[in-house]
Amino acid sequence: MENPSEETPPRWEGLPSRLLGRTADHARRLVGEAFSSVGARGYHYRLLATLEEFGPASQAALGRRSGIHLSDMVAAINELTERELVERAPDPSDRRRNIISLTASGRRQLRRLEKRLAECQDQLLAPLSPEERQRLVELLSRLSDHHDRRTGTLIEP
Amino acid sequence: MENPSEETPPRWEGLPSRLLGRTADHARRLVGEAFSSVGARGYHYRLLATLEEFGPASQAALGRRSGIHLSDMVAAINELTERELVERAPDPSDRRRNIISLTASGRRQLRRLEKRLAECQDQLLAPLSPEERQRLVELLSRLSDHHDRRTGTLIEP
DNA sequence: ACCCGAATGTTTGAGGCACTAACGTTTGCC
DNA sequence: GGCAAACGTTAGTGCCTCAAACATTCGGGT
Repeated sequence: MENPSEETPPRWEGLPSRLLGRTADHARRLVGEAFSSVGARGYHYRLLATLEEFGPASQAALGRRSGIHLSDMVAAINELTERELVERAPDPSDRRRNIISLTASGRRQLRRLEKRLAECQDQLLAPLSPEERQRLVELLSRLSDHHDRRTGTLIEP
Repeated sequence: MENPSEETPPRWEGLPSRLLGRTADHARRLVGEAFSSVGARGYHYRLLATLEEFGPASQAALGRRSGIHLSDMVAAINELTERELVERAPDPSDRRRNIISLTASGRRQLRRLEKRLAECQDQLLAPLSPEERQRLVELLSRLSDHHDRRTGTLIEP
């Protein structure tokens, strides 16, 4: 959205959904650029971080934990194995499964991404005071949680 | 992101950029469903609303005002003309231009979309009190503006 | 011991939004 | 008159999310 700004912005720019979208796009761009400067993208960070936090896991489990669709796991894991940030090994006790685990350079890459990501948070929230940042996070958490509950976990018989 | 929720969420879910992304995705989904139930999508609403607010305009001007990339105008306008919500007429005084204008049913569709959109804002902000909603909007506006200024309007010689 | 349902990994495809690059036409200004 | 700029158009990329179909494998119940 590289709007060369001409005249006054339309009314609908003030709608919460729109503000949320615009701000999220800014954040996505910041993070996207930071990640792509080291050959990564959002999914890569999520997977590496989830692997480090929970340890090796099957692709399906990893996908559930990191909120990535099963269909997108294959490509993402392929990209990570190409870069040797992750290893894909068959599970001897269950031949359906691949066990994904972090490599040493995967862990190093994760450190890099975390660093870049932290810098992004600061750029993103630059205009806000510490208290304001905290309040924003709190409000967003409430919204996010609320809508998670009414979509995510609905596994009825 | 239809995460069937398994175990505890990863740490990175609490990062501002991520919360923003998740919440924006929820909002996008809400609005997307509301719009698609009447055969529209985000670009359509933006264009119709901008047309009503500023009047007929060329595709380029319309694109700048609505924040839609020139390259995406063609398809979007095509979709709107197919549905007869908009008219594309050559500008007699400048043969490069098409003048886009709202039709009567375009205006009716806009009313529908606005109604649905308002309902979405309410669902989106459901867990927040009126004061909290206002504070959220204020914080997001500050962030959005700040990042607009440092990307959007940089047209140097 | 067997069968059937469930889980797993995979491929293919889709959609929305944003953006880049290239091209031919037309304008407007110098 | 010539040249830069604007306009519309096409084609293609990227990211993130999701749906549908498939073959393999596991596991629980009978």
